[in-house]
Amino acid sequence: MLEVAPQLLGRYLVRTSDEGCIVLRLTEVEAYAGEADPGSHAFRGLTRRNASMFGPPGHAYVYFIYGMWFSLNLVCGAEGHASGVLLRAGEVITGAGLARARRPKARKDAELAKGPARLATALDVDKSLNGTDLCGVDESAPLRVLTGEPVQQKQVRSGPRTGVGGAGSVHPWRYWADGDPTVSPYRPHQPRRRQSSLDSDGPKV
DNA sequence: CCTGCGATCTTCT
DNA sequence: GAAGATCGCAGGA
Repeated sequence: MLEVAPQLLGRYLVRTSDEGCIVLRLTEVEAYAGEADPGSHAFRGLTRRNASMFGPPGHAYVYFIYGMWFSLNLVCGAEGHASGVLLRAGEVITGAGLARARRPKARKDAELAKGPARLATALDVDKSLNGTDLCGVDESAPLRVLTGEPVQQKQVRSGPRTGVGGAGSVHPWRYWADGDPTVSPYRPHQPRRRQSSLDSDGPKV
């Protein structure tokens, strides 16, 4: 949540699988503050998809979005409170070769995990990791959050959350490391255009 | 460099 | 039926 989110910048996210190991230094995160936050998946209460957000802190909330992509959150609220931090971007410290094999279209190493879905793709994060403990005692867990070299407070910038509109956009709950090339570009909220002309006057023949 | 748009799961109306 | 915590491609400058 809000106290925790900026402190995650600079921490290491370690993904271990039989393919190898990737260490990611977090450079961009977004806080989601539970049932009272209109931008949060938990705003309308518990569903099957967001259930792990209501679980114990330190665990993963992985969700599927836009029919194609996964995104990874760290649950931060006490059990039942549904707060979380979306891990949006990071710098690949080790394992760039493996990350590139999973993201062959990245033009530069800085793009390997530049954005939530890219981060999940580079680290091979999918729903099988939903609800798993990222901070527990099991050091062999496939996904872990570890203490790294923290980003200095004065290097932390904040602003509105990406793609969050309406009442949820008033809070500057996106945090990033100033000047870091792995931070994703900011995109304001834009409702998708209606596809009206296709079926407005009957089925096509 | 930039802009527009298609991909199609999950949830809510 | 519609929108969403997005990305990559096509096309133009």
